[in-house]
Amino acid sequence: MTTKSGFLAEAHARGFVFQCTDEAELDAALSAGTVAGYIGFDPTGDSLHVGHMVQIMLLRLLQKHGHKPVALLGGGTAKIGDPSFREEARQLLTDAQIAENIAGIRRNIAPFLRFGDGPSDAIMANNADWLDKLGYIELLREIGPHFSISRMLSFDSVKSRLDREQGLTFLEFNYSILQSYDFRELSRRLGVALQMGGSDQWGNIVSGVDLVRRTDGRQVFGLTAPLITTASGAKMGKTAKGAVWLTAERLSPFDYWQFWRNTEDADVGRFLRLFTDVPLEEIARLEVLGGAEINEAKKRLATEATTLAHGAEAAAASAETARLAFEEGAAAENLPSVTLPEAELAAGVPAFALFVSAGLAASNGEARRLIRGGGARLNDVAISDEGLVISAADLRDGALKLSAGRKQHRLVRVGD
RNA sequence: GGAGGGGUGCCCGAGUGGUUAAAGGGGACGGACUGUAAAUCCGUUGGUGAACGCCUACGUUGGUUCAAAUCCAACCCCCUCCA
Repeated sequence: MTTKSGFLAEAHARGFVFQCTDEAELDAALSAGTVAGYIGFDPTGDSLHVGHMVQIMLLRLLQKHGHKPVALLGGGTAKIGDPSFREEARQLLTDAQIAENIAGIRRNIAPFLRFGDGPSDAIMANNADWLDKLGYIELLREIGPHFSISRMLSFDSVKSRLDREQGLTFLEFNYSILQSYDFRELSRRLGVALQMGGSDQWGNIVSGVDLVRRTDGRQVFGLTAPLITTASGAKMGKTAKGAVWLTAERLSPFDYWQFWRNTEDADVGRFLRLFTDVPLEEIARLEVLGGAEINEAKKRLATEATTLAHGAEAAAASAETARLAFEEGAAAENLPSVTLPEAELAAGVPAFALFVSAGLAASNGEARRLIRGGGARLNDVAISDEGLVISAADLRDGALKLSAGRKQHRLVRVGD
């Protein structure tokens, strides 16, 4: 079909669309006026990570085209846990943890959207506002008749879990019912007519669309984005130190920049389309770069993506730090750094211990192995002696540069 | 409630009394090659220690034994079928 609405057209062009419930009608609605669309975020952690970026960028794209993005925080559903495709039941969270997580996620999303009271300004909602006081009997009577067990069992998200003989508790099974209830609640309260999400949410989303139609007679829509993997098939977002967090305290802007810089060649174009605002024509020019030139496109990707999450200043600083560190081999000022008490350094610190306190190794043993394997460097010189003691004599311009492998660098500064 | 099956390291999975910090694979990390890429090849992959070692680890607790992931008991959890 040919889409008329700017949002759908660009969503397709950038690779955001996997499935849609009724694309023709959705397109018509989007063309006719402002549409409010939402995506839910589970507050299961205090920071989102790159795995959530597709969803965030979808909301951003929606707003770009004059529609209203709604970020729904699952303060209520987090008490249950989404079982979709999950290998095992989630741990249940306490109210205090959930509140803390919501605050962190708010901060993650904030830079990507314009919030306010205008017609296309973004808003955040928390489903605890309605789920917490929901009565069980009331829910059963009102919603229960509209859900078919056999139908729910047929959803891939549920089936895969049962097929693997991993069981599914009633508690988890109810998650999709509450998610449907959320959709209806947002439809009633805010006129939300579209729910988006990852492809793993398809079943839950379709259930919500059905519920709203059956109980309110209103047509609402569902749109899912594909699961993003790297060209070599790995799940995206894993790095040496775990998930690629959006929170600067958990992952420095420099490391965030580095994550994008290290994108596989084959993914550069796709990622530029999904994770930056770079115009499509420009991306088309960038992605055809061959050989080492593709690195310019990767730098652009890294800087654009970091700008969105951490601001232009942090992005530029990261780019410059990377340039100094990788292209000139210098100990750039802005490398992630740790501070070491002067007295400790004066007394001499074993190299392996310093790697641990710099966060480059998880244990002394790991640091030793790193040294033994030839991957540890001090001031860009490989450390060959496992028992090497580092002292004030090793300072260069008042700091030490530690490297684990070619990519991970830390500056150790001296303080009190 | 009954019958049967199962819970092993980051994950999958082998192991059914000592030679087991536990095969194999995946993942991850390091090295080589490169372009801070992919693919490939090599190495490493519980903690502590310079080291013989010591400590911790095979759902939990207790027991048998010179010796237990392996045998026994109780308990917890998961799965399948029956009620």
